[in-house]
Amino acid sequence: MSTSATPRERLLDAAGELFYRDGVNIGVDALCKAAGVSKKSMYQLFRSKDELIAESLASRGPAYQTMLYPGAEDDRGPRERILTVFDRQDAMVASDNYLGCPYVSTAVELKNPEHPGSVVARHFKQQLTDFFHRELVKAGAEDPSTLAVQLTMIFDGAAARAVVRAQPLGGIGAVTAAALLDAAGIHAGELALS
Amino acid sequence: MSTSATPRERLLDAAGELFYRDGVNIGVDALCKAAGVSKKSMYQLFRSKDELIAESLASRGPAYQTMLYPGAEDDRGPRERILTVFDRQDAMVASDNYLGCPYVSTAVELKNPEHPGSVVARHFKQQLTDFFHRELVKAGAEDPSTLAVQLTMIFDGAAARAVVRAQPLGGIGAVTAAALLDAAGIHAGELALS
DNA sequence: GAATTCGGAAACCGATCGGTTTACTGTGGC
DNA sequence: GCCACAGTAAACCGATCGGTTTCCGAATTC
Repeated sequence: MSTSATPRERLLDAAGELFYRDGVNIGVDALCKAAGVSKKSMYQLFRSKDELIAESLASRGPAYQTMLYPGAEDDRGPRERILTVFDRQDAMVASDNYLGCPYVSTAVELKNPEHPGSVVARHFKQQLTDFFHRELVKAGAEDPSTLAVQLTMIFDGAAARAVVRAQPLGGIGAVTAAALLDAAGIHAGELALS
Repeated sequence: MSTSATPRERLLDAAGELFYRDGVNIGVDALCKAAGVSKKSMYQLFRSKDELIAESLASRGPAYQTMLYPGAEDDRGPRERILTVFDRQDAMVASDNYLGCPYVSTAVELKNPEHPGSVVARHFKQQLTDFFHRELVKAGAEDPSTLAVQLTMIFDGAAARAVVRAQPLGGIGAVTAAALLDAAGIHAGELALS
C-alpha cells in the first residue's frame, strides 16, 4: 500500500475496491485500515460514508470509461466502435473476480435511488447510452435513441448474467449487440450518407 | 400481520419482502419482529440467516414464475408466449417500489457465488432460460440455445435499467426481445413446420 | 389434572456498525 | 527553537450485528 498518494486518493482507491468487492456494507474501520488512513482524517475529508460511496464511484468513472470505450484514435466505423465496448466488457467479465458493473451493483445495494451513489450510477449509465447514441447518429441509425437504450440494456444484462454465474456463453453481449445492429441495418465500416 | 400461518411461513414471507426491500443485510431482529416470530423459533427452523435467505428466495419461485410466465392455457404461439414474460416484467417494473429481479439483486448483494442464495438465483435464471428455450424450439428457431440466453440477458438488462432509474422507456424489454425474434425469423402465431 | 411441547419475549454474548474525540507524532514555515 | 498543521492510533459512544439461552405462558396430549 503506497503511502505516496494523499490520504484522499488512498481512501478513494481503497473505497472503490472494497465497496465493489465486499459491498457497500463494508465497515468504515476496515476501509480506513485498508487505505492506511485514520477515521478522523476520513471524516474530515468526507462528510459521511454515503458521500465516500458516491465520490469513490465518481472517481472511478474516467478510468472505467477509458477501459471500456474506444479512443478517438480508433477511426473504424461506429459499429466497430460500439462492439468494442462489448468486447472489452467480455474481457472484464472473464476475470474470475468480476462482480458486475460497479455502478449497477452499487445502485442495487443502495436500494434508494436518491442516494448520492445512486445518482452517480444513473449518470454513468446515461453516459454509456450517450456514447452509443453518438455512434448511432454517425452511422445514420433510424432510431438512435431507442437503439442506444437497447444496447445499454444488453450491456447490463451481460453483466447480470456474469454475476449470477449462469453458464458462461462467451461474447454473448457482443453477439446480441451485433444482431441488433444488423437488424437496424448498421453494417461494418458504414457511415451515414449525408 | 396474520398469525394464522405457521411461524415458518410467516418467516419466509417476511424474509422474502424485507430481504428484497432492504437488502440481505437487514438484521435478524427486524426480520423476526416483522414476522412475529421469536429468534429462538427462527434458529430452530433455519440453521442460519444464510439458509433463510436461500429458502425464502426458493419459496418465492413458484409464485414469481406464475406471475411471469404465461400458463399452459395460453395457446398463442411461442413468440407471443415469450413476449408475455417481458410485458409482465414491464408491469412489475412500473411499480415504484420495484427494486430489480429479486434473484439477481440478491446475488449481487451476496457477492459469493457459492452462497446458497446465489445457487438459488442461478437456478431460477436457468429456469427462465429453459422456458425461453422450450418456446423457441416449438417455434423452430435455428439456434434456440443462444437465443434463449439472449432473451434472459434482455430480461436482466431491463431490470437493471429500472434499478438505476434511467429515464424510463416503456416496454423497452419487450421491444428488444421482439427485435431479436424478428431477426431470428420467429413470427406471430408461428409454430415449427415438422 | 399433570405432563409435555411449542413458541414468544427478552436478556445475553462478543463483535461490529457509523461517527466523534482525545492524545500524540511528524513535518513544514519562520 | 517554536508554532501550527496534517495525520495516525486508539479510546469511546450508543446502536445493532448474528446467534444462544433463559424463562414463562398457552396449548396439546394422555
